[in-house]
Amino acid sequence: MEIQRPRGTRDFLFKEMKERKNVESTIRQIFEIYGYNEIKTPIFEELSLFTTKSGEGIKDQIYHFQDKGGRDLALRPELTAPVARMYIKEFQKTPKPVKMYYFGSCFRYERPQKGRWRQFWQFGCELIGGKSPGSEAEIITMAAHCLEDLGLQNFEIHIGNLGILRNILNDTNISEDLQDQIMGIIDKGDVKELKTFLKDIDMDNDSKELLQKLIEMKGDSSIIKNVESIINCNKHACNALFELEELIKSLTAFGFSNYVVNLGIARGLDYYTGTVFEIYVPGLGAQKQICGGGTYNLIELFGGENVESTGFAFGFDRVMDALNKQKKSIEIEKSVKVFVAPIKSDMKLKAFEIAQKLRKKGIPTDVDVVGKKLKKILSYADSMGINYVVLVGARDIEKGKVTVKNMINGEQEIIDLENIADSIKSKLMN
RNA sequence: GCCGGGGUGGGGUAGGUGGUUAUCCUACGGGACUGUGGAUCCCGCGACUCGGGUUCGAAUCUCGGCCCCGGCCCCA
Repeated sequence: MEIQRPRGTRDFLFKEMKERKNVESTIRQIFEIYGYNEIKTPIFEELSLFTTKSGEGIKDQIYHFQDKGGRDLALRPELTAPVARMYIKEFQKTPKPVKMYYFGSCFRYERPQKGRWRQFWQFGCELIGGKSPGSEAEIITMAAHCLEDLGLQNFEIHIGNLGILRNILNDTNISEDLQDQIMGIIDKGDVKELKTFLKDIDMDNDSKELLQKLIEMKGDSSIIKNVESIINCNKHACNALFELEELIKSLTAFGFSNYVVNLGIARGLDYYTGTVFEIYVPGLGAQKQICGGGTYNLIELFGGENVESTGFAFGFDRVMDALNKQKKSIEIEKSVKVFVAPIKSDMKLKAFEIAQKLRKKGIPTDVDVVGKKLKKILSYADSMGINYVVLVGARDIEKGKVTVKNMINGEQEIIDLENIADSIKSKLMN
């Protein structure tokens, strides 16, 4: 019986793996340019780390188990909680802000569909202990920088601030439960549903109207002025709006302007405190969101000091989907460029010798180790995209020479064995 | 968790009113050729997703599982 791959998981073959590595290293480079350092946390954690953050209900959506010592453990479904946990133990007494990034796989027990897997990768960062419009602006700019360098087209960065909605809702004296429900509807962006929902709720009409207007507030920075005039009755909401204004000034200074102000972003989670942002790529269906982030207070929830953290995470697999959809192919380099082939089997050992000489000089080289015939070797080299084949034959070797065949145009050249590495290196340069 | 469409050699297809499945390309193995041979030609290899049911007989009909694709719910 054939053993299958677990549901919702993937094998990555050579080509795909190279593309993923390319994208990974691009993002990594940008993060480091902005002063972030990489960290890595375990694949599994105590189950309570995640239930504390997201509630007992989360158990339905994660892989959890007991180990042989009876500990309740879980495969991590995300990375912000592990990072917060690590911060409390390792970084509380480190000069602030602490800037870190991570890349790793996470696991969720959900029904797989397009852009959603049971094992998936997140590439994210945190700036801990330095909440300010400036750090938020820097982080958003960095996210955009990554996507630009990857050559992604048409991505939309939506920026909002939860403080505005939260404060308006707080002033209406409705229950927290109701507030959460309303936030959920607003996050969906469903104007009609919001209208119907508000109808049956005991709330003053001014606030109802305000909420309905805000959900549709979307556009460039000029809409802030409009919002200001709408909410002038609410002091706390105005403070949040001021934060947003400051953020936009900083973004301008960082030279980033390609954003959408969107006050309908709600990211229903309690621990988000102010600025939130999401990045969408049109054409990816229901999974169009490739990145989410904002400022939140998670550290205190886990028993640390009251320190706020700003961060975001790319859904790495969705970034790959978006790139693949837009580009015909992501540039990848063939790793092996030279193949050493004995013309007859009597030259087999000589071929090993020559191949190793090239490898020691840093030239990516393959050699026939299985005893294939020349015809097969050439065909194999051709299919592998090899640039040059070194033909090792007794006649040439007697004179201290080998034949180098250019696989693209078929031209051949007899060169000295003595300085073969240099000759091939200079050929590869051209 | 819910709804719909699927699963045929390693990859790509046809067949579907039950009766030895088949085909082309490709991949793989072997051969002709053996110091210019990446070509060509020949030979070979290899599959009906799994399990139960109906039947003399199931790739085909039926039920269930697994997996894939799309959508809903959800998305920390």
